[in-house]
Amino acid sequence: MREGVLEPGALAAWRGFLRVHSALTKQLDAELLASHRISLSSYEVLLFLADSPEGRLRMSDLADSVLLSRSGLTRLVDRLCRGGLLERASCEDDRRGAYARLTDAGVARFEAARPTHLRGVREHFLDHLGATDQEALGRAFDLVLNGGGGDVPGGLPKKPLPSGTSFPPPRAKG
Amino acid sequence: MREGVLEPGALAAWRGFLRVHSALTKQLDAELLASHRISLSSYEVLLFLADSPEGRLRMSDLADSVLLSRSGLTRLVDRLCRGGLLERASCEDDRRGAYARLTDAGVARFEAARPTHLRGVREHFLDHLGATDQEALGRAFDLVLNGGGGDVPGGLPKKPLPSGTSFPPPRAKG
DNA sequence: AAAGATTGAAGATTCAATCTTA
DNA sequence: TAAGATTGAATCTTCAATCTTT
Repeated sequence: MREGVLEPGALAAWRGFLRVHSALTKQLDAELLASHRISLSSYEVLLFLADSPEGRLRMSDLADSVLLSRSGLTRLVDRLCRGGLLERASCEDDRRGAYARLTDAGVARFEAARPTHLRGVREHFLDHLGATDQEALGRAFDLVLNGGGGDVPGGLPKKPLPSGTSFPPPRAKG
Repeated sequence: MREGVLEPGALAAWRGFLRVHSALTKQLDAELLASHRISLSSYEVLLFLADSPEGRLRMSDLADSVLLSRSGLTRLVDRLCRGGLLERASCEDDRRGAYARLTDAGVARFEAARPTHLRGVREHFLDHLGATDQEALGRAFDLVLNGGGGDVPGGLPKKPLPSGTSFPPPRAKG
């Protein structure tokens, strides 16, 4: 091994990974758009906010959670504010900071969309795997992210060149 | 189960999948860009062409291979032609069709980039998994794509949602 | 009419530069 | 000086419409 090609098993894992991600995210995005007029990216923003105390997070923390650059998140939050699902709030203790916060409409939209999304994740992904396979995947992804399992000690960089990649996402600062 | 949240194992598999994909593709893209001035998407185009007889493929076949829309591929091939790595050729037997074909420069660029890419895929992904885990992943992804393994018979659609059957009907994007 | 491919217009995401505050 | 956030410009991708050929 280690010449110009991947071994069959390695190739199947790598190409399968790419194909599943593409098909799955397109499908879940389309389902959310069709049923609730919300993209998968937007859903993830609502999800992390809904899981946060008072339904709000600092922009940077939110950007790290949803795997978007800072500027990318700024634009997405702009759109969600325009749509009435979020509002911005200033930070009392650090005036450089800004919060994105769920509105009542945002909470309602999230609650409505959540069953659709969960059904999609189960139907198109989890239900095809036994509990054992799910455990195996979770462990494998953890190894890839945090290092270990093979010849190489370190995992994927937290900021590959500029992107945040740890799971679970770092907690907001008090 | 089956209420409002995923079980821990399922959650780890799903979120891990998203995080690994994001971190991994950003990292591989950055490495190819830095070492060979070529994006991951462009690399994949060169890869599929290099694997084809005479180094050429129909635009549609290429689009399906690299997980891009038809128009998206048209634009990418435009850029690669401008960069001298590809050229277009007409289809003798079906004059609606068009080929994208590797130039000598395209072959050279691909050969130069390939070791970088393979090293990246191994270092950041495969090397963290044992051969057993790689097999497990490959099998799991195959189940997800082609159906099976769980409660649900069908796999992921090749093309997402043609269905206009949704409630409420789509209108604006979130 | 349907299939292969391209184009115009619009949307989403990022980098680099900028502004404000710490 | 650095950190949090936003903006302008550029890039990439897609959808819908279009053109050509079958």
